[in-house]
Amino acid sequence: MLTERQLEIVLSVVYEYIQTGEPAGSRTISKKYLRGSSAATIRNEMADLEEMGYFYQPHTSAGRLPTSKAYRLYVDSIMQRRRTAPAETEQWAKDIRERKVGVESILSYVSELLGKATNCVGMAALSALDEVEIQRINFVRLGGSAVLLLVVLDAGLVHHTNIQLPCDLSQDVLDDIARKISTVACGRPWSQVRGALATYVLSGLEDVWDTCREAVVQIDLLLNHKTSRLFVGGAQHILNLPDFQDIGKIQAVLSLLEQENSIADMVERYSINQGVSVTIGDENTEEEMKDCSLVLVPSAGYGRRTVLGLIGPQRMDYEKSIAILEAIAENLNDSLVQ
Amino acid sequence: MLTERQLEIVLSVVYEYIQTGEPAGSRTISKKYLRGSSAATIRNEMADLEEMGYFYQPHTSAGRLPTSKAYRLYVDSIMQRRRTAPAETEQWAKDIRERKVGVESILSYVSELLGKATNCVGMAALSALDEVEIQRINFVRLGGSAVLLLVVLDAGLVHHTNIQLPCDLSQDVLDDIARKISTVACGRPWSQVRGALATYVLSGLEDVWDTCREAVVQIDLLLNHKTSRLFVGGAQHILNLPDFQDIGKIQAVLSLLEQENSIADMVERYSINQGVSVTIGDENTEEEMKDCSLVLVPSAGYGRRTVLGLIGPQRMDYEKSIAILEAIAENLNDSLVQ
DNA sequence: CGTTAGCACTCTCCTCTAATGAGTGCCAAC
DNA sequence: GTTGGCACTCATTAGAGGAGAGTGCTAACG
Repeated sequence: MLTERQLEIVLSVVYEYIQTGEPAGSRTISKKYLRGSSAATIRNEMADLEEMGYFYQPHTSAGRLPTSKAYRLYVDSIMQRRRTAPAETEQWAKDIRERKVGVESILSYVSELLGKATNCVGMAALSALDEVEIQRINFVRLGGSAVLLLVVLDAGLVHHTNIQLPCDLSQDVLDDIARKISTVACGRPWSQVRGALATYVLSGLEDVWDTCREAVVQIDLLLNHKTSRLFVGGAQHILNLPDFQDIGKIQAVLSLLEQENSIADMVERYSINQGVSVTIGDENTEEEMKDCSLVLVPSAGYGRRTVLGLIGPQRMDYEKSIAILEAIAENLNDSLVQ
Repeated sequence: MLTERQLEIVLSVVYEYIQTGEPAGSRTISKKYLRGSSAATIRNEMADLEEMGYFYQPHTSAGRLPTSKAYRLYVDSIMQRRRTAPAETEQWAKDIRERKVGVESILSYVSELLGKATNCVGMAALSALDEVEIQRINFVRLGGSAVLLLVVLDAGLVHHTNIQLPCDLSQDVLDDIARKISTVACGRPWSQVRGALATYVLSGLEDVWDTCREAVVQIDLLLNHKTSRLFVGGAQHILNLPDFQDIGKIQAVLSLLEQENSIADMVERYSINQGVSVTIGDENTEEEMKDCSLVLVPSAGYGRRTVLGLIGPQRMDYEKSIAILEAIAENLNDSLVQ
C-alpha cells in the first residue's frame, strides 16, 4: 500500500524524532536520510502520509510527528532485523549473579536495573504460577476460623493469604489436612494437581470435606492469577526524559504504577505472545498509557514463567530498549536456576 | 529569648506561608494577624528575626519565607495545642475495616489512604518485629544446603528468606529441627525466645548443633531489623502540590522512595520517640530530604508495633497532617485486631 | 525609646512588540 | 513525477515598559 519511498520516509521520521525529540521537517529528511529526493518531493509525500494517518503536526508551520501507526511500522521493521546485545550485558549478568539469592530479590533488582538502563520504568513479573512446582503447603491457625494459607513454590517463592475456613479447627487438624494435600501436591505444579486433588479430597477426607474444599478453592485463587508477583522499579528515571517534563504525564504513569492490578492485567494480556510484544500509545486500552508504550519480553528464567517489561514514552528508543530487555531476559536464565 | 510579639510574628509568617504558598510581607502580617502593630513595626521585627535565622528572602524586595528553625517553632506550638480529629475519620475507619483482612494488605491500603488524604507520600511500617508473637517457624529444603526460612508471626504476618545451612539435611530432619525450635518459640516474641533458645539448642540438639545455630542467627537477622516491613503509597499526590513543580525535587523524593533501606532507616531512627515525631527540612540527614519534612506517629495498632508516616514538602499543613495521622493511627487499633 | 508614617528604591512579573527562523503549501517550470 | 521558488504561518526569543508588592531608612510622635 505504501511505496518503497513512503515507507522510508515514515521510518526516517520516526527514527529522527526518536533521536532528536524534535518534529522532523522535509528538509532534514531529505538531507539526512533520502539524499536522492529533494525537500519538495518529501514535502509532497509527507502531506499524503499525513492524510493516511502516519503523521500529525503540532501546529501548521512545524515539522511532522509520528503517530502510533508510524511507530508500529517502525517497530515492526526493527523486529525483523537482528539485534546486537548491548555492550554492558556482561556487567549486568555479573551484577545479577552477585545479588543475594532468591527469586524475589533478583526480580526486584532486575526491575531497577531495567529502569536505569533504559530510562523507562522497569518491570519484572512472575506469571502462570500454577505451572510452577509446589514445594509445600501449610495452614497456620490465626484464631477463630481465620487461617493463614501458605504455599511455597520452587526456588523459594512464597505465596500466602489470609483466608476464612468454614469452621474453627485446631492447628493439629490443620496440619493433618496440609500434610494430606501436600502428599498429592508436592513436586508438581498446581495445574496438574488441581484435578487430582478434587478426587482425592472426595475420597480420603470426608470428615473435613468442607474445609478441604474451601482450601483448594483458595489455593486456586492464590495461584490462578496469571501474573501473581510483580516488581516495578526505576520509576525516577523517566523524569530524565524530555517527554515527561509535563507533570500531568508523570502523574498518569505514577498513578497507574500504584494500581498493581492494572499493570498485572496488562502484563497478562500481552504476554501470551511468544516473543517480544510492543504496545504503542493508542494501542493501549488504559487511558493513562495513551502517551506511553509497553514492551514485554518473556524470559527464559525460572521455567519460562518470567516476563520482563518496560513502560516508557511512546518516543522511546525501541531498538535499544528491546535489545536490553532481550539481553537481560536471556541472562536471567542462569541466575534463577541456582 | 524571643519576645511575645516576635513569637507571634514567626508563627504568623509560617501559618500564612503554609496557607498561601507566597512569601509573607509585613503589611499582610500586620493586617491579618497583628492588628495592634503597624506594618513598619512588624518590618523592624522581621529584619531582626531574619538576622536570628528564622526567615530569609528569596530576593530583596520580596516578603519573608520561614526557615526550618521557624517551622520548628510552629510545629512545637501546634503540638501543645489539642487537635480535633478530621471529619472524614469515620469514613476512613470504615474503609479500612472493609478491606480484606491481613496486616499487609491493610497497611498497604493505609499508606495510600494517607497519601490521598494529605497530598503527601504515605507510609506504614511494622517495626520491632522481635516484639511480635511467633506463630510458627518452618524450614523448606530448596535443594543442596539452600533452605527457605519461614517465620509466621501474629496476625498472619509472614517473613521469609533464603538461607544456606552448613550442611545438606533432608526435609524430615529440617522439619524436626523446626518443630523443636517451635516448641520453645511459638506464642512468644523473638526477643524473649532468643536467649532461651540458645540454651535449649545447646542442651537438646547436639547432633545438628551447627545447623541450629545458623538457623537461630538467620531468624535473628530476619526479625532484628527494627523496621522490617514498609509500605509506601500515594506518591502521585505530591505532584498536586505547587512545591513539587520542580522535576528535580520530584526525582529526589522518588529516588529516595526506591531505596527502601533509607526510608526504613529514617523510620527506625525517629520512631523511637513515644509520640508524634516531626523532622523538618534541614533537620533531616538525608540530602534528598532537605526540602521535605517527615512526620511519624506510632500507632496503637498491632501491639504498638506500627508506625505511620508522611513525607511531604517542608511547607506542609502540619496541623492537618498530624491530625489525620493521629486519627488513622488510632483507628488502626480496631482494624488490626480482628 | 518604642512606634509609626512616608518615601525612595528594588526586584519580580506581566504584557506588548518586533525580529527570527523553521517549516509548510502551492505554483510554475523542468 | 520532480524540483526550485516564494509567500505565508506560527512558535520562540529578546527587549522594553509599567504595575505591584515589599523593603529599608529616616524623621516625627507620644
